[in-house]
Amino acid sequence: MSTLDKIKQNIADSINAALKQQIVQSADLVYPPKPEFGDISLPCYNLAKSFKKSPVEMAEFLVGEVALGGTISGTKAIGPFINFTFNKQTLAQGVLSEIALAKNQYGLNDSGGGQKIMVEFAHPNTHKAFHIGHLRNILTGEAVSRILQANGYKIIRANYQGDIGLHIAKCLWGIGQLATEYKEMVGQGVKAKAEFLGRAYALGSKFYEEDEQIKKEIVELNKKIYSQDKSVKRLYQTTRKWSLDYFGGIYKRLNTKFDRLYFESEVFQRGREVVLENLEKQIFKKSDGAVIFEGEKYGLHTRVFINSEGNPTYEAKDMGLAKLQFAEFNPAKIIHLVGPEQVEYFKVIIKALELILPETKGRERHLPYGWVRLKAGKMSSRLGNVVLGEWLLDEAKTEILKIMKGKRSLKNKDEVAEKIALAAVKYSILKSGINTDIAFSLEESISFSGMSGPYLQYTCARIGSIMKKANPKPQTSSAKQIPSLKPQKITYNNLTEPKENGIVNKLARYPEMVRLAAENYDPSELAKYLFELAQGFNDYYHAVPVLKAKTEIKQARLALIMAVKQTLANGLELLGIETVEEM
RNA sequence: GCUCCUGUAGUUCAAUGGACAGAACACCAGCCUUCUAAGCUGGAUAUGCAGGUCCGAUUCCUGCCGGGAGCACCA
Repeated sequence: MSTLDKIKQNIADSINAALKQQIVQSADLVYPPKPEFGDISLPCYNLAKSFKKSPVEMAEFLVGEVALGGTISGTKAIGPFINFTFNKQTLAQGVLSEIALAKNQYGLNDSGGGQKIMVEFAHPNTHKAFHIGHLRNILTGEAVSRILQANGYKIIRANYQGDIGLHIAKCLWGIGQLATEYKEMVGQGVKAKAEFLGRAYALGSKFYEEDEQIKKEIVELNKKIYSQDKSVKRLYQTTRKWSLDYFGGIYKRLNTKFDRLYFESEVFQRGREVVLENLEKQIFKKSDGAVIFEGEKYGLHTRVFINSEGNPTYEAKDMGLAKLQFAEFNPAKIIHLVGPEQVEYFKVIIKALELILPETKGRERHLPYGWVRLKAGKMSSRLGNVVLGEWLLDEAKTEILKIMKGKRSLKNKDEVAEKIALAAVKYSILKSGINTDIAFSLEESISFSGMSGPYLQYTCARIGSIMKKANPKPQTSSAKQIPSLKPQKITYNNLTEPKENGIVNKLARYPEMVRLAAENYDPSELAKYLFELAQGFNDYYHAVPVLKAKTEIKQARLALIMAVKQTLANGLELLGIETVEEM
């Protein structure tokens, strides 16, 4: 239990004691909109009903009944709310020593109890462009994984990549048209190869839609790919590797590692078999030469699982995938991070899966994440009109190097610029609600001011700078850990500034934010929280000197700002963002 | 046509049915002999429209208007 949890429990207990019944839960307590109101409040609407009073009367009544002392230093009724003021010293003592002792473990909890959750994300298709939509998927998937991990779940990171299907045929057909260029590509780097594949795909796609004859050719080619025909096998394998090598580089740059890479090519056969086996059991049925699942029976819609060519569609492949995933890992839950356009699709396949493999019931979940749209026009890898994921990272880095030119000189400039660039892009994406569409703008994605990744890094760097200049220097047990002072040596009643109380309150809420982010499968809550914490510190920084204060006060303030740095670093870690010591 | 999602300052985004709807960007005016000015302070503007439920609605319900997506052999 965190310090704040304990205090909230105390308050709930005090209220229940005053009312002589167990009626208020600590979860009923809310945070007041203004610090003058108090530190935590209880809305009295529901209580009022039970006690047949008006909410305002109820709040006033409670003020007279609840005993002060311990963690509560004051109560105050404002309208229908009863507001509690914490004993500042108790809170500061509790929170700051908790952080100093827990260090990078601060905020973690064990509510997951070691349950296995597979988070399936990224899933780019080979032979197609890697655009900012994929970037959002990976950043979100990685953050969700880290957040769940912080809540005591054991995470299996899976990535399901489409390396078979019509899009490959389109690309390979396109390569046939660009034969000369293809030969030149062989000696080129992974990036150039990936770009070339993107172009070939767009070309094939265009002709597929515009020319009936070519459409037929591509369909034929697709059959050959499925049957591993000698005429295409080599080209297929070579280009598939180009894509995968390229993706591998991006995962590394984004600091994501997968425990298991799944491929459509390894599940399509199994998927087809699973569907055919269940055809007899009447879960599926034949219709116009295809094998379909009639979703209407369950309030859903019909989908084709095996097409009239006999090839499994995405639906059947997903059956094969699920079977494999449960067989290999037997996770308590599988979360598929996939776009919102597939909400209805997933309802159908989860239902079908439930009938085929009853043990999967309630364990499959589609987690939709919002689109990244271009402000000007739509983005489509089909039309070759895309913002490439890596281009954005490079662009951000270039901009940062420009800014750094006029600033302090750093030895490891390039390394720092890369970290800041990643922070800018990651934060700008993660701060939006997981299911909110993002209207992409270059300026905002690489924003270095305001609610941004670099702002948070800057805050940490500032604190680090104060710590370096502090005398005596705070102790650190290992190079990796953020230094801290021995909590028992600090007198916390030296923290009397209102801004300090605000920061302590904020710090106390961090464990709650970690919990909330996991419950909602949404990193944006945490991203917002970290910004507010940083904002609180920067305000404080300008108003209250740390190093110029008298020794005892200085110690307390140092303890406070180190706790801020630690908490920011912990939270950023969960978002997959690294801090920097200097910038 | 049917189904799902969505509509909040100029822009991009917030707000478990609760206190005065919050930030950021942009714009204007200030702040570096003082711990990193990638910072801080001050300043204007918003819930698409019409009803309903509720002590209370941005949030829930209905209708209308606008935007997006899905709806049999793509992924």
